[in-house]
Amino acid sequence: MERQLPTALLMFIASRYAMDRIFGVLRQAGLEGVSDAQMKLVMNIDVEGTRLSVLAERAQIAKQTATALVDKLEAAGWVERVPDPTDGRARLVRPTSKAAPFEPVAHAEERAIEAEWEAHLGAQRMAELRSALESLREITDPYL
Amino acid sequence: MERQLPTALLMFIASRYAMDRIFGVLRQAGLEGVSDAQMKLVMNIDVEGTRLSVLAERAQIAKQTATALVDKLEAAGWVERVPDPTDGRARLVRPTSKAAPFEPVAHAEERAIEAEWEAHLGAQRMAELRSALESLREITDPYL
DNA sequence: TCACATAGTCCTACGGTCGTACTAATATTA
DNA sequence: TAATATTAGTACGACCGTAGGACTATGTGA
Repeated sequence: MERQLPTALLMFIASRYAMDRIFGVLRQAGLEGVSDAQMKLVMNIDVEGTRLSVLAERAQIAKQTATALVDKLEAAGWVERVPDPTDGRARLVRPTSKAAPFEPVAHAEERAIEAEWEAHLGAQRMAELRSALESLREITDPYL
Repeated sequence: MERQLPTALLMFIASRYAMDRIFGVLRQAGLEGVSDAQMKLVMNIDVEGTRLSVLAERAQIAKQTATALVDKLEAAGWVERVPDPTDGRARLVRPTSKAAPFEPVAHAEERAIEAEWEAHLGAQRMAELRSALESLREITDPYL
């Protein structure tokens, strides 16, 4: 008999599974040398580019940490820093054309996982799960 | 309008929130000098003690990493290593009496979070959420 | 103008992580 | 029983992630 796990831990288990799978297919697709921390940061970049401080906030890490991660990603050619036209102090971190092919790969795996979960739970329970999680986000997401 | 976040990311957000809160109250209660990584490891220790390799597997880290974390926890007096009576090679990692008072603190906060979530969602949706997560665990938990 | 806030970086220190290699104890099998 | 393989845990070393403090450059507002 299994002990009753906290709801938050159950969420953690499932989310870790999904991230491991997505990072796995990205590496198989050729994204080698990119660490998990770097991937998590990249996931927060918008297509038009995102400021470093915003990335740091979204990933819940210090600006210095984000700087270090972006340094490595930039050296490897996955992202580039361009001036922010709206603020001379800021720069936008943007994925390069070298990184572009991996975005659909990540999204496809993401959809595949959701499809498997829906197949396991049924459409109705999956929809309720999503709805409940979105509702919980209102009281748990620090950027909302 | 917010972009549609993946289900797994929604889970990650909520679970991170819960962990941050639990670790926060533990530190306020006097658990200082214990890092997040150390806390995550301690959370996996059973009351009667747990083998290091089991801890490593549960936390999804290498044995050497677990050794290093337990070393620090032991040096600080939070856990102790005792021989495993059933296997001369193994040792059981066990919380010390110094650590005991913090267990109820963690559980109380855990219950408080779940109560808040239930208040936000309603009893029925919360129950459905738990049920769906437990079901997903069957296909996402590497130790099940 | 001048004080202040903000974006990002540099330097430095430390903790977490794991590959490789090892010892000690147990399990297996000839 | 003796030889072999497996397993639990550790030691060492290299690297990454992380953040505190201090700094430069730019923007903001009285």
